[in-house]
Amino acid sequence: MRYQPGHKAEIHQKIVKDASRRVRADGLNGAGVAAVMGDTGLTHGGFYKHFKSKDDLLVESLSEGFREIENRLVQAAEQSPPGEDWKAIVRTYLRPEHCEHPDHGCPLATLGPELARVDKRMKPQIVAELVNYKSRMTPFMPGRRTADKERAFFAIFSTMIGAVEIARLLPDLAMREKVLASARDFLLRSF
Amino acid sequence: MRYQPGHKAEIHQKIVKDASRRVRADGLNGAGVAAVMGDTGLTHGGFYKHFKSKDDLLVESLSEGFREIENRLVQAAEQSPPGEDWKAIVRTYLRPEHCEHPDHGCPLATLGPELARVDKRMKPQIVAELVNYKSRMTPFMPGRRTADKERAFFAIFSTMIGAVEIARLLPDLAMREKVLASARDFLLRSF
DNA sequence: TGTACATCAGTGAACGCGCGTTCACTGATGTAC
DNA sequence: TGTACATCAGTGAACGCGCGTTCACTGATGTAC
Repeated sequence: MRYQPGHKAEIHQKIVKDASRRVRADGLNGAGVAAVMGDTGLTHGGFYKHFKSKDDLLVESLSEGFREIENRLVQAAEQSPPGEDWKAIVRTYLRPEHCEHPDHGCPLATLGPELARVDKRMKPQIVAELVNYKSRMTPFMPGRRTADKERAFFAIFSTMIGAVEIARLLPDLAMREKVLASARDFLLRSF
Repeated sequence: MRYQPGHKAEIHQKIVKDASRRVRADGLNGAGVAAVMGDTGLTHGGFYKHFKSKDDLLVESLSEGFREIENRLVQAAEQSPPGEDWKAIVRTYLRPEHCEHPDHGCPLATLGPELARVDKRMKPQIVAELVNYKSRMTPFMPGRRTADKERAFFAIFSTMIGAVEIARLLPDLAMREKVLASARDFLLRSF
């Protein structure tokens, strides 16, 4: 069977999106080639027509995950009056829906420590994602000078990532929301 | 060869400590039975004389990791004047040495999201560790009422865990220390 | 005191399973003549 | 217009490897008689 021009690129993107969900839901080792291809409706054999290796897929799916959350946060910030933009980011990030759906959420909160342990080949690409994340968020951060905004980025995102992670450890929804609320209230009154 | 009475218990504890280091250094999937037994100076075959399963070892080694960091933080807090105790905890947790040595550090910062994905059998024991962590730290947290101290625990530990995780993603020591300093300064001036 | 047997932490080969990767093959469509 | 061949995304069996787990065996020491 011959396919439409552009078909291969579409399938490629679909695999990346499916992998991105699985990686965030189940971790770097949880997104097996066969499982991801199954999600896409294919069999594992065709995988290497699309990717040089599984690590290549991982890198692409991480990129996808970062872009998703960044876009959502940027959108929230841009819809807010200046000075309130960072608050919109905090409120969006610390929403219960974000906590309840890791597979569509921030890769840092879902994979943080695992990303620190990837092998040397992937590392630079991970670092690049983090740097990109920072530069997309920094403009909205509180503070006058760029250095202040950068420090605010680290402080605010540290708190948000940690809060979502801790919340996700808890089996009770009310407790999870309590953790998120503690972090949110803390951040909103501290800058 | 017959061994001294107490020998088996000693070896058991040594395996747990070695596994605790490896789990924190390499993740839940990084501490293989053969590797851990090798660390202890034994071969993999003898493992099941000490543990019912690898999951049992994981639970015990997580406990060990939590106890280590808790003890260190409690000690730091107790050596400080009241009202300054939580600051000692923050300074201790956010020290560069903690960031540079995950294998001796807080399991939450090293394994956070992975712990949220463990299977149902292990989950209650993870939750119990977190609850225990919280109750050992809460007395030192800022705030008048217990509820305030609890909220402070969540906010402060979220920030610290997230900061160590983000720092550990960065390849440059100076950048790592900058992230830790941002979180530390933020916390110390915010309560 | 000496002999036979029981104990039990530790050994190392082997098994089953999952996973990433390879490869010969399929089959519908496009192209050459 | 028709025939032969090339293309290439996708298939499914197979391979190698690592890992958790099992098991028959070892060998030094303790115990029974």
